[in-house]
Amino acid sequence: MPIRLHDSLTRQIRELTPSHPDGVFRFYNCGPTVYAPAHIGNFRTFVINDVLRRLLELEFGPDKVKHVRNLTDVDDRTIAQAKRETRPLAEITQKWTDKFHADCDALNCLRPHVEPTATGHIREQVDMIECLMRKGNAYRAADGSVYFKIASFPDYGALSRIKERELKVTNSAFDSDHKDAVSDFALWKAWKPDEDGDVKWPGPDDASAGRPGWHIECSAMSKKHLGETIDLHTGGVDLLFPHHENEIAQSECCNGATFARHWYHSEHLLVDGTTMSKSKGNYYTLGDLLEKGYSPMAVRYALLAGHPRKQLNFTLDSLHAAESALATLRAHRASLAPAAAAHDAFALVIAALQDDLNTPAA
RNA sequence: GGUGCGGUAGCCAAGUGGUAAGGCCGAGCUCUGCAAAAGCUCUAUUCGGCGGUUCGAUUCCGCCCCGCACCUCCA
Repeated sequence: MPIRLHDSLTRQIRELTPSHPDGVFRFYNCGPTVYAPAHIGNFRTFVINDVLRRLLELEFGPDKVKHVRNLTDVDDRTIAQAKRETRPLAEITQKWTDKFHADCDALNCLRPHVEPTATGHIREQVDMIECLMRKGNAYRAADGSVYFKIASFPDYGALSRIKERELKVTNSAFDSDHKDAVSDFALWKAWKPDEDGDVKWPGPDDASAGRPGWHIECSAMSKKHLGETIDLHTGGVDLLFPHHENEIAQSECCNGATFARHWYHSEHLLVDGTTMSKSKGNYYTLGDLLEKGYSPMAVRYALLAGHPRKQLNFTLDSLHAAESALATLRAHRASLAPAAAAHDAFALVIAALQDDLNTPAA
């Protein structure tokens, strides 16, 4: 039975299929920015993607799925954090990468097959930016930065259905940048000594030294590890715009090929009915919950308790319920363990997952 | 303002054009017993509101109300 999954671009439930002649399903999942501990909202997305990855392997075969998830290890936030601690950027990002891995392991998430870093792919990103400049989709600004020219890509906005004039209305961040149009976004950011410290690389031809913009990293890394066209691209809903919209623009203009055949976005985890934030005091990390005595698998269970494309309200009560439910499930498993592996019930669980990743039913 | 996702029992949460899965909590019972655990049973005449289509709608259509999210670097 094929896997059917909602596609954010067409807004329809469609079957997942590999497109490459080798039969390997190419799966790209936007990863975390490593400057602080990931919170459980982040992990909801990663746990959902873990279920999806396991399901894909069941469908196509363990060696017929290539799962890539990046690590954003250079951007405004990582640089700011390094500056605050007055330590090298690499030290900060390594620390939080290790923490992220430990949390993923605790939550029983499989490691992706490739976990590329932005700093490890500067060359690829620069190549891509130069390609876009050659083709007229990008331009150098007065300060040496490079911007993507949205007007050069007529299909811009197809994923998020946003119109350019709407962007302009709400855009208030038009500061010292030297863009042609306010909605153009940065591909390469020129070095600013007082903000960036020693973080800089040689830029694209004709541009200043500096660092890549956020969006280009996923375009460059997915191209390197999965090719010009990938079968499935996933992430949280918040990435739909502008991140994924921009990825499409960059990749399709540079490669002249469809970027992703299928898009999937998981909804946010809410805490106490609203989105998580440090200022609201409703910000949980896995460590916070373990300190309260909850088990990692109960957290995983709680994160999967709602439909992935529906906002899920997380509370300590729900975690408590997860812990109890899990105990009951374990008791059942213990009572019928040996013979149950091939049981019909298991097939029902898989069927529910194949139907648009319906984890609650499963 | 624009764009999405939702509103189902005390709480969390599936689902279907033919009369509401499951989990948590709670209650009762059984068996142990100091207690706990475990097992069994019960817990929405009703699916945000109002119209419409229909033999029949929670499920389809329209309008309205409410919540949440995104709208330049947040999974």
